[in-house]
Amino acid sequence: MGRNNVTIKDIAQKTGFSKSTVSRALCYDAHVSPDTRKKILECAKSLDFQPNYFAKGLKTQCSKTIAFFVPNIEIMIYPAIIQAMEVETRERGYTILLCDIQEDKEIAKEYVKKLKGRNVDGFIFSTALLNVEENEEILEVVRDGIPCVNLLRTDGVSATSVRLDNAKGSAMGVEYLLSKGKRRIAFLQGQEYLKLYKDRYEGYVNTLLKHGIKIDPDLIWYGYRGSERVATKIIPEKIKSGIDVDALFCASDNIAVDAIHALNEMGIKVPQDISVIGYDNVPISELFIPKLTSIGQPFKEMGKKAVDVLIDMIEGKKANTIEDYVFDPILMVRDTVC
Amino acid sequence: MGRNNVTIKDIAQKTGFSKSTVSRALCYDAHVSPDTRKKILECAKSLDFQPNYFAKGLKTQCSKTIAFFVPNIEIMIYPAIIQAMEVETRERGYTILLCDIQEDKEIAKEYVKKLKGRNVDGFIFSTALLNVEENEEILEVVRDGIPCVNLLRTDGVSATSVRLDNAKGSAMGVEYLLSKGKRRIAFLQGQEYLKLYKDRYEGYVNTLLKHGIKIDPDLIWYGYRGSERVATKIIPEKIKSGIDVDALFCASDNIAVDAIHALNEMGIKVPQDISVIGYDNVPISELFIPKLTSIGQPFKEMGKKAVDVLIDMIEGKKANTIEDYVFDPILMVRDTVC
DNA sequence: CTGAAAGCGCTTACAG
DNA sequence: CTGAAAGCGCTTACAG
Repeated sequence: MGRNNVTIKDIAQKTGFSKSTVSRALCYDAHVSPDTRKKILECAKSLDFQPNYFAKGLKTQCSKTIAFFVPNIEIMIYPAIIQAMEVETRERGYTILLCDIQEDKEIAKEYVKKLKGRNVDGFIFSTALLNVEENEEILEVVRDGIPCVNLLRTDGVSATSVRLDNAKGSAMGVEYLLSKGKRRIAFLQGQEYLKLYKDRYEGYVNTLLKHGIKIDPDLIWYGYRGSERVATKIIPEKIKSGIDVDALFCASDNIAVDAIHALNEMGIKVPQDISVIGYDNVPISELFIPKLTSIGQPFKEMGKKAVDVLIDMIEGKKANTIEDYVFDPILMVRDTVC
Repeated sequence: MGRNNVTIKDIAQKTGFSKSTVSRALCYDAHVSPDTRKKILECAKSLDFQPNYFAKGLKTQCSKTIAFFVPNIEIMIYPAIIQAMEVETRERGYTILLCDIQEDKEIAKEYVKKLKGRNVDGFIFSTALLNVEENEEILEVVRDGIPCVNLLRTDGVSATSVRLDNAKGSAMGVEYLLSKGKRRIAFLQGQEYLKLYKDRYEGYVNTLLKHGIKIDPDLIWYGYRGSERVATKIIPEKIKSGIDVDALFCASDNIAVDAIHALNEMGIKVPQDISVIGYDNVPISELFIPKLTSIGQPFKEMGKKAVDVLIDMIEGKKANTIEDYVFDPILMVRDTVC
């Protein structure tokens, strides 16, 4: 039986140096002769020495751990992000702790408390709601002066953001639909408590106005009521009411999938009768039949960026000020627009 | 600025007791009077005391942390499992560390080394390959006597398993197809290096034999070659070669999705011309059009079970012996079989 | 039931 | 460049 219990004391005895010198050699402290260092490193290697995490943490008060708060890991955008974050975190010598808060602020607050007790070095949140005051878990971390980044979901003010240019994505989608001759483009809005949907909506409005098309209130629909998915109910109602529509701009792929199911039910063909465009480019958009045209986010790069910015802040390479890192959306042309 | 730096020393000073007594009171040690305990707990609460994780770990050598190794978090079965595991882990007072090894044994071994240095209390692996000798990361943990569970992917011998009765799932699928009058059921095999696919294949074979149907080698196809998805290539080849087939039993939903795309391309209707059944019941099977008939796994219960068994082992409530916890599959009848 | 003291395995001023 | 010593914040035998 045996975890590895080699300590610096063992190395000190084997090499004849003091624990102090061994510690300095292993931490690449400058004040140790090359010869001494070499002997100590060799000995450490031969004994398969692993420094005791707790002892180190107790002295330094650094855990080399960061936390990532996701609203719900079953949301299909997160796995790719998590993977990219994990690779980057590992390469920079840290460990990432995944916290699924299940859209519940109480769980988030509980986690923050627990993790502060573990001296987590920094936090990445993807849990910010539109109203800052509701983001208690983030505000608490910021108040404590612990480095912190908002990824994707942000309120724009509590901390540094790493996010998509959501309005631009809507502009790209609407421009594309216009280029295909669509003029009656309904907008299916997402959860209203998220800023990114506000931005997507504004992008839709401004792009139409820019092209001299008036906003028709009859074409502003909702894919969600609160956190409930309602597109499959709303769409038949709207269409049966006789509203003229030739395209659906959905604020998320979830809504687009619901929309296509609803249209299918009604015998309306996508894209021949009505074009549909989604947002986020989740993995299923490529597997879906017909393959879903969507506005993509560079998830992997954004995840990597969030980790890099955070660790730079932790290590003092970046000031702990509030920045806004904005990424460009990508139009994924597939089969639901014609 | 300030993380919470309240220590037992502060509580000792405020209450007038010694650090020893404070520690005993907080740890619910028996030998402390109710009155003393009450005062100490109140004081701790008023100061929002959080015990220092490192100091505690340094003494106890327990981290209250377990690790979960996933082959690749982008595989769509994992988010639901992770969520269930996380809830259970949290409720039992532990933290879970997610390790995405990206199907790379080197990353797995690196992680094990790192996590042993962090005194992780136990491991849950979903990374076991069919051949035990290849599961070095698991064997190392077992050799060290650290509690360990194999979830879903198991080799059946290295450690306790929490898994599906994969053969039974195949039996259910094949029985269902037979009940619908199908007699030419092709089997599309998954990654051959995973035991669960071996079991699924055997379930298919045995069920046909049980019904007096001979196994036709012409109907044993492959959805994967190594780790490469080849169903979209294989299926047209097989069908164009004139093999008579009325149903595809796919060893995973991934394969089923590929299969339906391939059949679509060829103008073959599902389920009217050929029925298709998948395995795993991943989230997209319900979103897909047509909705995919599949063999489901009780992922949430299995995740919870793996955590419970592991923590019981860690806490000495269960012996560290090799057990086999087997869960029943569920036939999800949807729209791809008629 | 309570306290003084040792010790877990590191790091880091302080000397030399 | 190297060593002796203190200390991080807990827990836990050992006394009383």
